[in-house]
Amino acid sequence: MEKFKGLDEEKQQKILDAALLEFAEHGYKKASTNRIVKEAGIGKGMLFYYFKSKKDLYEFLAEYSLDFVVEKYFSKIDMAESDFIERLKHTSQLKFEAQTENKNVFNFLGTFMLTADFKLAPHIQKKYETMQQKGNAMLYEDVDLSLFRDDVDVQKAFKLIRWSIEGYQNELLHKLQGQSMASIDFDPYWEEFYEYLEILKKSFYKEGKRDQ
Amino acid sequence: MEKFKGLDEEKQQKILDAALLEFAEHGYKKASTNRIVKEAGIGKGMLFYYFKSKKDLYEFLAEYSLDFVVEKYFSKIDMAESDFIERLKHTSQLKFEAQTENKNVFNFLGTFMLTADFKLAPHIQKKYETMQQKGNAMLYEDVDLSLFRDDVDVQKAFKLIRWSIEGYQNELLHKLQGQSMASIDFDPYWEEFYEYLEILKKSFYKEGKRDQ
DNA sequence: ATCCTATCGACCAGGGTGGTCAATGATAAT
DNA sequence: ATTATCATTGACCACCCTGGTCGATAGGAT
Repeated sequence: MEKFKGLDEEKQQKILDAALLEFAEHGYKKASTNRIVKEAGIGKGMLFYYFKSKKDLYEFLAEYSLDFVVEKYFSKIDMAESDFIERLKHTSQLKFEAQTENKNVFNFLGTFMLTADFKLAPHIQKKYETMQQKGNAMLYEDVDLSLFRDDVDVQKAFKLIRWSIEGYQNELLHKLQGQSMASIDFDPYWEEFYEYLEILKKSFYKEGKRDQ
Repeated sequence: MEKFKGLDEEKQQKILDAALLEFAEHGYKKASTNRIVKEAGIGKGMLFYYFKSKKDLYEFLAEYSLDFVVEKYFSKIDMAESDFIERLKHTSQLKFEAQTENKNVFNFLGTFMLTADFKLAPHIQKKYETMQQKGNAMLYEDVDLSLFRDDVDVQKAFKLIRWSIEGYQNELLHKLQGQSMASIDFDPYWEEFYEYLEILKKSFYKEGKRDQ
């Protein structure tokens, strides 16, 4: 594993990408080290020279991915923004940027824990749990509740707004499926997204508070 | 395949359940006929006595599932209900009932088409497409648009409401993961669901139209 | 010339694959 | 009682893929 970290950045990334993709698509058990080395363009032996086993590789990827998400996404969330929807708005942008920088990390983390049929090293397990916990807190902490209508349960409004945003993102993902990220002009989609956010404000915020 | 249809209902269902589950969990290619026969409690030979090949079995399941969903779900949707949210409400109940009757069909259809690495028989392909198309139309046709606020795009409101409902259902599914369906008292969850629907009405419908 | 390290891919035993088929049991027809 | 038909089984097949090993290299440094 120290051997792996001595590689040039580019080769490291190619191997990580291949492995993340393979695990994301097939889960831990059915992922194939043969496909990984082929995709990464290295000899079979090297993978087990860098990582002592498939499980070792998997745990390395887990820790790598968790660190990546914390550094490139979580740490950048602006907790000073007290408008819930505005916070989600710029959070979505951060997530998009992080995803553009390394798509596979997010795919991997999506299936991670669901497909690992062994117990992860405790420090990784813990890292994962605290990440989930903190991530949730960062969305809801210090939100200005006075913006919300008085006649709806704010906790429920939170959830409805999040589900709406996730729904939009999923639909967009599905619609753009197959196209290469680089070839897409995302501006119109961001515009559309903002329109949805405006509707959410109209719907869940007090009348007087709607336009800043 | 005519051989299969001559079986007693119970045995048929056991085989179908085993197969649907296996394909839903592993996709077409990585699904194992060995696991299917073990789960179904029949000898290996019988599966290929009833269905001439794995592919044959898969296509039978596809058609069976599509027919099931049409008969037990789509055909029961009440198009006379012009209140969009009310229609979604009773549609959710129908879907829940159909899912309770045969959970695996829905899981199978969720992965179906994504994992089949061959081209399906054209009549099945067509059946699938018309189902998707009709299913969508049945949600939006003859909806009373006058219920909605004038200051939001109704099409976008449709989508936000659907995403919200899907979000709730997904969260519930995730929360109840692992518990046996039969052991759960769903009444409180329906109550909670209705509360969310009331909030959606408050948010997306005109002031005057909110309560019945 | 001697080490050290990086790299490859043929190779391994083990396990799983979809599918077949001879054997057997069961049921009905003669 | 005998034969014919059908239902059912699981051992078996050739094949493929698995995670992991290891001897053979090559190249650079000493």
